[in-house]
Amino acid sequence: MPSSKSEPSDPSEPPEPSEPSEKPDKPVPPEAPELIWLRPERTGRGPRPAHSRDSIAAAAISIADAEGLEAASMRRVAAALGAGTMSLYNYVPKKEHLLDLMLDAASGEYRLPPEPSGDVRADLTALAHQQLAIFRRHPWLPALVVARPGIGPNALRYTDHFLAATAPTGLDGGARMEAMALFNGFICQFAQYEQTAAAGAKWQAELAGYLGQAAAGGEYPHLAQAFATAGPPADPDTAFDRTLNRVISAILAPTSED
Amino acid sequence: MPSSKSEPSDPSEPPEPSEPSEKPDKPVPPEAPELIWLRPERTGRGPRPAHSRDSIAAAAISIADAEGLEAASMRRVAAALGAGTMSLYNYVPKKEHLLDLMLDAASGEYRLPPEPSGDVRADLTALAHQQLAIFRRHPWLPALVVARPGIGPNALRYTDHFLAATAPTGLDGGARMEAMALFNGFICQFAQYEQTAAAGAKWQAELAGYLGQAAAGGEYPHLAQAFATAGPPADPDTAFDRTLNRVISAILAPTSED
DNA sequence: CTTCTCTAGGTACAGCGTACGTAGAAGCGC
DNA sequence: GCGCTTCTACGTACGCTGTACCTAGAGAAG
Repeated sequence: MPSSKSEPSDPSEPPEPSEPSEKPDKPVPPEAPELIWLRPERTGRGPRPAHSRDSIAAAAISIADAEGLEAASMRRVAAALGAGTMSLYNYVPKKEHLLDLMLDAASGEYRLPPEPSGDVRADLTALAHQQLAIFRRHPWLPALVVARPGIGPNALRYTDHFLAATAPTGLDGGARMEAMALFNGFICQFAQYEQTAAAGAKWQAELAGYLGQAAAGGEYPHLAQAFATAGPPADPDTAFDRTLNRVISAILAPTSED
Repeated sequence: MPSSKSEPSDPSEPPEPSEPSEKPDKPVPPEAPELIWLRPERTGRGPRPAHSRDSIAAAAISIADAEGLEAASMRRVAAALGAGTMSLYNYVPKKEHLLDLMLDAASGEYRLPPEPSGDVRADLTALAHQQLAIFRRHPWLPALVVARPGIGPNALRYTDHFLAATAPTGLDGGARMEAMALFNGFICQFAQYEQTAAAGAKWQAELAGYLGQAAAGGEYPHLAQAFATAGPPADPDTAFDRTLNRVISAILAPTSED
């Protein structure tokens, strides 16, 4: 989100008190890191927290799984934990960070082998299947994955595994990161398409009707022809594997300058 | 959005009054279509509407461009049009539909040739560059594209063009639609990555610090190595073209069974 | 003209994220 | 031990959101 919310151009951070003992009347929380993974979960001073990041993420995830991402509000999550709403803000300074926690907790569901097999295509195929399964389990996840970078211990473990698995390609680090983005983008897109497709027969029927009428209208001739040419709807897993193979081939292709 | 908001399982549509003159005390709006493109913009009875879908979309887009997608609230858009908040609901029965309007209006920015050139790679490259330019102009767009199917006259024109441009591949309609999803998914992912990268030096610095410390920790060895192996950050357009070439190759590859 | 349908818009409500302030518990320096 | 500091817990309140519902009134159809 680059321009979103128009953050007041960073209020020119307070001039960094070089001598913290200089004036004790400014308690100075000078730079609480924006990234939640940079804040320690526990500082060791006051009473021990009643909840952990894991349990918070788990509560939020179970709400989102059951009722959708927008049901996982601060109030709902806090209530699920048996805490007051504002207590949650001791753990999660902003809602955004709750999403980060959820994202990373879900990324913890991967079962990654300690070392890749050396067969890039096989490793990536297995990884993609796991990812799709996780996305199907948590329909709100793809939207988060495309929206946020996804840092955090578990996401880094995934990244590390992907980099290891693609090491035999001989691509440099940057190219393999780009390949990962492509790989992820495809899987997210597929999972989200699958969701809207499953969203309801009524909507689906309306869509078909609209497309049919649009196609029949004479505009969109190639769309009409594609509908005519298309075979049976094809089972989702088959379609997934078909395009996945293309994606992996694209990653494996030497430089594809053609 | 499959489970989100738990729509009350479709209230089993009222039994379709076969004789509309039978009982005039039920004015019966029996099935207002959910899809906004299925509703006529103008029915021709009462006073003429003061606004058009185009002007509404334009107002919303200019707000979203300037202040982010979440600034384009019903109130803000209505105010920008000089209308009362609730008047907007005569044009756009739900906020969701406003997003559809914005999405399609933005899709109207493509300048598509009447016929593709026949050179698939060239046509797709040109299309991708246009798409990236549009995404850069409207930072909120990629999120909408991945989230919603994107039907609507202009989006269909895009789809039709893509299908026409990929006709020489010999792929059937379904496969070309999947190819389009892959193509779109990559471009959206790239545009969104680019945005978070541009989001601010502070955040970027924190991220680098965190990644560095994570890499140095000894976990994530491949990540650390990738950072070491990676060359200079590489200009975004170059990176885009590099992966775009891979994507196009994946689409062009005969069946990529390997 | 009457009638019906459409538009415009105000009011109101539930729910959201969260700023702020208070009360009390737990660790540290003396 | 004491007190200081820092943490946690949580209630209240504000401004914002989407939108259900209602009242007027404009204009086409009969």
